This record gives sequence, C-alpha cells and structure tokens, in this order.
Amino acid sequence: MAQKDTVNCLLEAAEELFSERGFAETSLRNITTRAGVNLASVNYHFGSKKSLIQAVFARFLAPFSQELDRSLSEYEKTLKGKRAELTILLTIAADTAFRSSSDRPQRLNIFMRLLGLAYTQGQGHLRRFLRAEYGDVFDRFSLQLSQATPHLTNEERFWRFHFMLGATMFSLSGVDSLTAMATHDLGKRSDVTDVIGQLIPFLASGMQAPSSVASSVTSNDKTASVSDDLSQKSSNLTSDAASEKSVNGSVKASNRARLPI
Amino acid sequence: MAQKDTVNCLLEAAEELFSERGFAETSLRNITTRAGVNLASVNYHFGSKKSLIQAVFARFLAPFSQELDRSLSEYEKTLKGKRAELTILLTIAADTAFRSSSDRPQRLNIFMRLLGLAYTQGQGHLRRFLRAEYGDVFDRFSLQLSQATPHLTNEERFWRFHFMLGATMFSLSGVDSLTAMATHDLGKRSDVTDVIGQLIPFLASGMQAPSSVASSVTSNDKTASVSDDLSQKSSNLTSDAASEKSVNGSVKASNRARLPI
DNA sequence: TGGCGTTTTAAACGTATGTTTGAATTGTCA
DNA sequence: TGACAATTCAAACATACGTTTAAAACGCCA
Repeated sequence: MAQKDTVNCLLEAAEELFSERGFAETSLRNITTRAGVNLASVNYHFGSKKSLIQAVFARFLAPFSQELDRSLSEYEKTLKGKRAELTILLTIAADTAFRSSSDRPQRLNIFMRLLGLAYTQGQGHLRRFLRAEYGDVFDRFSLQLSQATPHLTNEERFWRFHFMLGATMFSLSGVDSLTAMATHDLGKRSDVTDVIGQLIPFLASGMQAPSSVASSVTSNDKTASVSDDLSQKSSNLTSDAASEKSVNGSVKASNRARLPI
Repeated sequence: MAQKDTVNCLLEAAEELFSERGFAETSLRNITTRAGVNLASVNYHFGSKKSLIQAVFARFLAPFSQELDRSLSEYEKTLKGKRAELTILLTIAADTAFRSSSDRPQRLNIFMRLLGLAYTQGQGHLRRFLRAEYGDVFDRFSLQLSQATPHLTNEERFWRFHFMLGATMFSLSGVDSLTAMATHDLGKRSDVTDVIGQLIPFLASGMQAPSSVASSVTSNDKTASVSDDLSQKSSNLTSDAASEKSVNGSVKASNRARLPI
C-alpha cells in the first residue's frame, strides 16, 4: 500500500519534472520533494536515477506498445491481403497513444517531450533500453507503413518516416507553449486532439508526395522483409541470439526502414 | 592573437560538446579541457556559462540571419508583386543555412542539434536571447511563407509551419546517426545535402495539402500584417519600446503566424 | 629595457548533486 | 501481543559543478 503510493508518486513527479526541465536538470531532491517522499526512497525503490528514468518511460510505453500491437492485429484482419492505408495507420498510432494516456489528457505531450529528450540529451542507456523493450512492436508498425507507401524507394521512405517522426515529436512535445501561442496570435483555443487532426493530413500529404525516382514501381514491389536482422545492432546489449549473426551474414543490406530507437 | 585563439577554441569546443551532450551535461571543465585552455578563461572571456551558450548561437546565427535577409531582399526584387513560391523559399533558407556553415559541412547539423536543445532543455534565457536578436529576420521569412500558402487558414499555417520546423530540426540534428542507419540498412551513403533534397519536397507537399476548411480563399486574402506587435511578448526582456504597448493595445489578435523563438 | 595592462594559471571556495548508511518506523503474520 | 521483514527517515558521504581569487606569465609600447 505505502510502497505502491511512494513508487507511484515518484513516477508521477519524475515524469512531470523531467518533461519540464530535462533529465540532468532535475535533481532527485526536486523529485522527492514534489512527490512528498524521502530522498533515499528513489535509490531504495529504483536503485539509481537511470533506472528511475527508464521506469518513467516503461510506465507509458508498456501499455502503449501492447495496445498498438492489438490494434495492428485487428486492422490486419480487416485487410485480407490488401495493403494498409497510410492515413488509417497514422490514425491508429495517434488513437493508441491518446488512449494510452486517457487518464490525464496532457499526459501525451508530456511523454512526447520525454521522447524528444531521449533523443536530444545524451541518455544512450535510454535508447538502448527502449529498443530492447519495444523494438518489435515498432518494427511491426514500420512494416505496415512500408506497404502503405509502395511508390517510395526504401531510401525515400526511410527519410520521410523520420520527417514524420520529427514533426510529430516536436509539435506534440511543445503543444503547451504552441497552443498558448496559437491562442494569443489567432484567438482560438486548441488542444492535443486539434493538433493531431492537423498533423495527420500534413504527414500523409508529405509521405504521398511523388517519388523523385523515375520508375519507382518496378524496383520496389517487395518491401515485405522487415524484421529479419533486427537484433544485429543491439546485439551487444540484448546478448541473446548473438550467435546467429553468421547465418544471414551474407545479406549485406536488408533494404528496410527501421525505427530509430 | 592569443585572445582570439582562446575565445575561438572555447566556442569550437563548446559547440561540439553542447551538441553532443546538451548544455547541463557539459561542464566547463569538459569544454576547457577539449579546448586546451584554462578553466577560468570561460568566466574571464564570457562572464558565465550562460553567456558562453548564447555566444555559441550568435556565432552561427549572426552570419545566417544577415545572409537570409540579403537573400530574401534579392528574391523579393525578382517577384515584382507576384507572391513567393514555397519551394523556392524553402530552398533559400536551406541554401543560406548551408552556406553559413560552409567552412565545415557538419556544422549545420551540429547547429540544428543545438537549436533543438534550445527548445527541449529549459534554457529560457536562450529563447529570449534568440528572439530579441534575430526575431526580425525570421518574421520576415514567416511573412513570405504566409504569402506563398494562401490556401491555408492562419491556424492551419501556424501548425503546419511548426510541423516543418520539427521535421527539419529532428532530421538534420540527428543526421549523423540517421545517415549511419541509412548506410547500414540501405547500403547507400548520404549526407546533409541529400537529406535536404529529400526534405524540401516532403515539406512542400505537406504544406500544400488541401485546407480542411471549405472556402478558405475568401476569408484569407490578407495575410500581410506580420511584424506589428512583435515586441509584446518579449517586452519584459528587451525593455525598450515597452511603453508603446498601449498604442496597439486595442488590437486583440493580430492573426499572424509567428516564429516560435 | 622597463613598466603596465592583458591574459593565463593553479588553487580554493561554496554549493549542489547522487548515493550510502544505520537507526527509527511501519505493516504483517504467528 | 511480539517478532520479523519491509519501508521510511535524517544525516552524512564523496564527488562534481560554476565561480572567484591572487599571483604568474605574457605582449606591447615608451
């Protein structure tokens, strides 16, 4: 009882403070003070500040990745061989993210800000942690996305995917200050759902821009192979299945766009 | 001679280290060690760590904003009343940024990473500094961008502009690790110019996606008024022209999309 | 060359951080 | 209730930080 409360208050306070100031700028004393618990309880319950950071991410990503996996399965069932539709895929991801933080609506942009910090601030341990924990589900989404954009070369798709990621993370993570600006400049209040509503058409249109390569249809009908050599780069971290590297060692480039976590 | 060297080495080392680890994670001892100078020289030449951070930004932004201003003037001359073209505007900005860091090609993505940090990490002083120093030029670019996208409502344009900003900052700031990933997955080397070449069509297509509002042409032919109440939000910082606030105090919302710095 | 302002240097200062410790408190089950 | 494990607590630990200081080294012009 008391343990659950302390752990939860710590995660809550850490999530807010990290998103406001960043990881290094937030001290354990800041966190424990806001949580109303003793300073030492962080090291007692989590072991270290690093582990606390990872736990903050896990609290959001565990339900999200599970729900995304379920939603993708459901959608794939309705497809019956037809290829996925881009706008629907984006909407699925957005809906899943939004429902995963339904208890408090502003939780989504807090998490987006954290995700942005995971990229911009050092925190290499976080990137490795995220890929090891949730890489599979994201790869699955990535595969569907490939099939929904058959007109693109793998290189184009790779880059446009990261353009999408950047636009999403930046606008959603800064949604508080941006909506404040929008309210001030345009006289119209807007919230996260409004932004997502604006975002998806923008992203879809960007993705569907014509390929710069002349005949991109012929060279790219086989975008299926995705999750083959997944654990290659993170093999020094996951340590299992590392001995299988020589099996597909002859396959130089797997020609797939992978999520950058 | 020695002074110029010390200052320059400090800026060089700080630029690299800040972009690698972030501001708070980079200590003055890290910087002075890499620069090969004494620890105290930071406070001697710059006064404080904050001022050093601002100086790092100024070293890039001063030539950039000056060159962007010149390029915009030149382009406006060729327009002769016609409205600006979106792709050309984006190319102008990209070219200017690239030429401003022509001495070392990887300087652009280093700076993009710094710009991203300026948003994500606390550093409120930096945002105020940037807006006070370079707000005018960015507002000018913003005005041209408005005229190049007349089919959008002000709200749509506001959000799509920030979608562009996020996609650009994220992909260019992470261009090192992303190109490494692209090389590994796709077997093709690419650099900053390649990414920009992919980026501009994506952004242009996203911006030119149809407006979700039915008749957006009639309500939005007058997107000209931009730089009127510029200093309102930063008046507590710039402190000059603060008494003029009552002049246009009656104008509630100026209906313009402003750059978020 | 001698003197003086500028710059560099090593050392120290005060403060804040993450972590550890051992005693005090709490909750639980025999 | 009483004993035992889990949890909380105040205090201290070692370390790293930004900044300051005063002396040493340097550069330059009379």
